[in-house]
Amino acid sequence: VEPLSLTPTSYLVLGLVAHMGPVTSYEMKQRVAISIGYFWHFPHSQLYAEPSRLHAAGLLDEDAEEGGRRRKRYTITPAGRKALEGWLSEPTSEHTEVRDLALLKLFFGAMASSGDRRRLALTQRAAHQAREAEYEALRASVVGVATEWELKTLEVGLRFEKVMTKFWEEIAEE
Amino acid sequence: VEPLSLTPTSYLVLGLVAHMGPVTSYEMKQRVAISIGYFWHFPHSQLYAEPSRLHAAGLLDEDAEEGGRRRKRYTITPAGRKALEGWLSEPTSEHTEVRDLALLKLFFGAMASSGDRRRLALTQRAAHQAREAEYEALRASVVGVATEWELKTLEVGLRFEKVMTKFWEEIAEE
DNA sequence: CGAATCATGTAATGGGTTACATGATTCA
DNA sequence: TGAATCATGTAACCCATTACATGATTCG
Repeated sequence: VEPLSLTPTSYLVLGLVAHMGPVTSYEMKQRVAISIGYFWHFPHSQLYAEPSRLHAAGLLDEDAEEGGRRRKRYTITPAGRKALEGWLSEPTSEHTEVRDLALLKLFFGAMASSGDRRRLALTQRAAHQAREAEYEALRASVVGVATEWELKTLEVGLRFEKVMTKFWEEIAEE
Repeated sequence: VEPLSLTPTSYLVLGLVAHMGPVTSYEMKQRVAISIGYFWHFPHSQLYAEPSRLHAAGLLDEDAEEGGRRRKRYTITPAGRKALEGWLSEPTSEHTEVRDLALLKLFFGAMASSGDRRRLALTQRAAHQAREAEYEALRASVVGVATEWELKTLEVGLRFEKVMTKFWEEIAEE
């Protein structure tokens, strides 16, 4: 049981295990894919690797299935719950990272042609609009299942996509 | 001159060198700190390491100062410019990553106390509001110096902060 | 002239990304 | 009963992050 510094991925896994009960990495992967993963991508390999680390640190219990797929199912330990609750109870003022390749390209827009910029803007407008539609569909499908707070998070996604769609539309018109 | 896969950091550096002319890592660091770095953080160590890689790849020229600080000044090569222009001319549909610890906490809000959520929301509202003010000040100070497209990028930041401020305010009221 | 801060890097560690790989299920 | 896809990982490499470190400047 070694101490370790907990990363955002750690807390994601801790939170998922605490919320979902005994789960496998695959189940976490699926959950992430239709929720937080939309705007913060976590590759599935991490959802396999991170629980191992947390288990080594004593924050998760690991229960390996005998026979068949021999998959591993994780449960949170009291120490894990304590770590999670401590983290949840402590507000962050850490700033949001918005990593967007398209914005980086626009930032250097002075070195691109106006045709390039226009194509970029059109592509982005379409992408953000499509994403917005996905969110609407997702919301309709999980309302009643998801927690109030999961829905709030989704709401942020929706508002963000609306803003971005509008922004790129303006750039395209220019 | 080895080939290598170019990361976002690579393009950031290529773009900065192309745009700023012969520059040192420190100068890039300063420029980043008051522009794109606000929403996509690039630690200064990368602005020292990445130019070396790009130089090894033949995309940048490196000119080491004799005596004094012996600092290195970088210039883009024709190959570098070609790589940059190719990248700029190709629209991305890659999706935006929004990495926000506070949203991750809210996502697991069902496991926090209402006091915790409220404190989180208040902290976030203040942080986003402050950031918005910084952007306003920044805009006032660079208008006329920055390119049109750099200002547009800043504009996205402003709109984003407005949305987030409003969002957390609603959560706090709840 | 000493202290603080600016300027300029390097070192080390590990998490994250990308690929690879293979055993179960499903389904046409 | 194959082929496709689902499910479940492991491997390897490297970038990114966090520290550490030290020579210039500035300034009280």
